[in-house]
Amino acid sequence: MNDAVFLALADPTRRRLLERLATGPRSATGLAPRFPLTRQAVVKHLGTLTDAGMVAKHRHGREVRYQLETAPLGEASDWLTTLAARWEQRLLQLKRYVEEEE
Amino acid sequence: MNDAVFLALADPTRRRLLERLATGPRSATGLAPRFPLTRQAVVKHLGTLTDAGMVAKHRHGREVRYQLETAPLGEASDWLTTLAARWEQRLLQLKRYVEEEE
DNA sequence: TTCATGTGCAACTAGACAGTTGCACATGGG
DNA sequence: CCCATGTGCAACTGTCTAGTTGCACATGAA
Repeated sequence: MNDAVFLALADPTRRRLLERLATGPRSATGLAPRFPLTRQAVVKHLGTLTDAGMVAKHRHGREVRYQLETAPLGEASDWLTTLAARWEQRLLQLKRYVEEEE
Repeated sequence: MNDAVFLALADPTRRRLLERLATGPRSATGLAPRFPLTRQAVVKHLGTLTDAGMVAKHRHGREVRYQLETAPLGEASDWLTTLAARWEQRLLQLKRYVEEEE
């Protein structure tokens, strides 16, 4: 699994940014007032999200709009469910084994 | 969403620990040799995983076995898919709107 | 062209975190 | 009982990262 994705998701501010972007593309300057941060800090967070492939930059006149990219989210989600599934299946086999013994 | 879960998932070593634990419960001492780390470092990682509720400790004689707990994994996965779904739906509505214009 | 608005880059600081070492405590088998 | 094995706690270090400030550059409208 891609390190950058989970690393980017670790920060609560970045997760809030993703939630905000899920409602539509925004510029860093447009995003910043909603957060107790400087624009620069927001830009940095958007940078790491971009590097992780979860956000795409699109120049629009003199402003840059950041747009959500869902592919990495899906991959991360898959990794989690697969992991859980492996363990659940093992539990199931164990249960079957125990029942067989009786 | 619970901060601790995504924070715990951010570290690649911890993700590898989870993968290992998905194949069955292990003790810290049993886990350590598979990693380029001291037992103490592994214990620390297991500690943060435990705090995040992704792992449960069970004393077994004189050793402590760590067991995978899937609930937080499911919640994290849900958060991701919901986020992606919101954005996808917005795209869909936008597409419909454009098609209506024609 | 001129100015307001938006963006980009760089240096600096404080705090968090991974990993280590060292040692003390607990427990089960011979 | 005695010792090997496993665990728990604490202090210390280096590194990474979030956030800030300050300033320079770009661009669109009047």
